[in-house]
Amino acid sequence: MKKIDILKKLRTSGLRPTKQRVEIARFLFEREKTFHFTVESLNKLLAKKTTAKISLATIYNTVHSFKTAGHLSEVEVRGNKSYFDTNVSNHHHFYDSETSELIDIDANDIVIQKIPKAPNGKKIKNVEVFINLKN
Amino acid sequence: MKKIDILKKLRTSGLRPTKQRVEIARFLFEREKTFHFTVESLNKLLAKKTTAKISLATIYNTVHSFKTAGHLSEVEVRGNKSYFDTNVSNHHHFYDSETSELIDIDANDIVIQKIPKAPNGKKIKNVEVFINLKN
DNA sequence: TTTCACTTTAGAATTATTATAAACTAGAAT
DNA sequence: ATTCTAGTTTATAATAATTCTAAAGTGAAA
Ligand SMILES: [Mn+2]
Ligand SMILES: [Mn+2]
Ligand SMILES: [Zn+2]
Ligand SMILES: [Zn+2]
Repeated sequence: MKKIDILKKLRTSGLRPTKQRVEIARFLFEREKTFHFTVESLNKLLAKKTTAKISLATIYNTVHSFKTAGHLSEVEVRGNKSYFDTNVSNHHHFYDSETSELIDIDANDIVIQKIPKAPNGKKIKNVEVFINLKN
Repeated sequence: MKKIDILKKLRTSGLRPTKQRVEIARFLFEREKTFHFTVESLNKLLAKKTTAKISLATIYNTVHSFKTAGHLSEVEVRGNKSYFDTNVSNHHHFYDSETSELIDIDANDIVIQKIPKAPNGKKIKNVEVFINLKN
C-alpha cells in the first residue's frame, strides 16, 4: 500500500493527516497480510517502531475513526478487551487461546450447508465462524 | 429441575448450599429454556425476584464457580462485558445486536460442509457459529 | 501574523471485574 | 445446646480497559 493510499484512508475517515495519524495508518495498512491487534498491543508496537510519541487517547480515537469508516473491523473474541482487524471483508477466524491469536480464514474456505432461518421479523446480517484451537 | 438437583449443582461445584447460592442456582437452573445473561443483568433480576440481598461479589464468585464446574458456559459476543449461558452443550447462536440478545441454535441445525484444517501443530477444539441479525 | 477549527495529550472519570479483609454462618465436634 | 472453625458474604479497594475532558498545541487560510 502506497503513501497516497494512506492519505486516502485518513481522508475517507474524516481525519486530517497529522504526524500521529499517518504513523498509525502506515503501521496498520502498509502490510501484506491481515493484522489483528488490540489497542494495547498496537500501542506497544508503535512505541517500539516509531520515534514520535503517540498518546493512547490518539490511538483509541484513530482506531475508532477507522472502524467507523470501515477501514478496520472489530472481532468479538476474547474477554474484556477489543480486537481489531485490518481485514474488513467477510471472513472467519481460527482462534488460538494459548497465544490469544487470531488467524484469518477466507470466506470461501468454509461452506455451510444447512442454516436455520432467522427468528420472526429478523433477517440474517452475516454469519461468523470461529474455530477454536488447542495444541 | 428439582431442588435436589440444585443442591447437586452446588455440591459438584464445590460450594456449600448457602442461602445466597441456592437463590442464584435456582434462578439460573430452575427453568425450561436456556438463559443467557451478564452478571449485571443477573444481579438486577435477582434483586427484583428475591427478598434476600445478594452482593455483586457473591454473584461473580458463584457464576465463576459454576462455569469452572461446567454448569455454565461463557459466550464471547459483545464488547467488554461477559455473557454466560446455562446451555453448556455444543451449540451456536443468533445474536441480535438491536437488543443485545442471544438465541440458541441447536448444533444439528447448522451443518458445515467444508472447513479448513488447523494450522501446523494445532488441533480443532470446537467450532462456534454466530449468526448476526438485523431488522 | 493572526485566527480558529481541529488535534493531541495527560489525567480524570467510567465501567467491568477481581482482590481484600473484616464480619458472619453453617455444620462438625464437644 | 455451646463451641469451634473453615468456609462465606459483603463493603470496599484495587485493577484493567475504555471513554471523557479540558487545556495546550498545530497548521492552513484569512
Ligand atoms: Mn470480546
Ligand atoms: Mn465479549
Ligand atoms: Zn481477520
Ligand atoms: Zn446459548
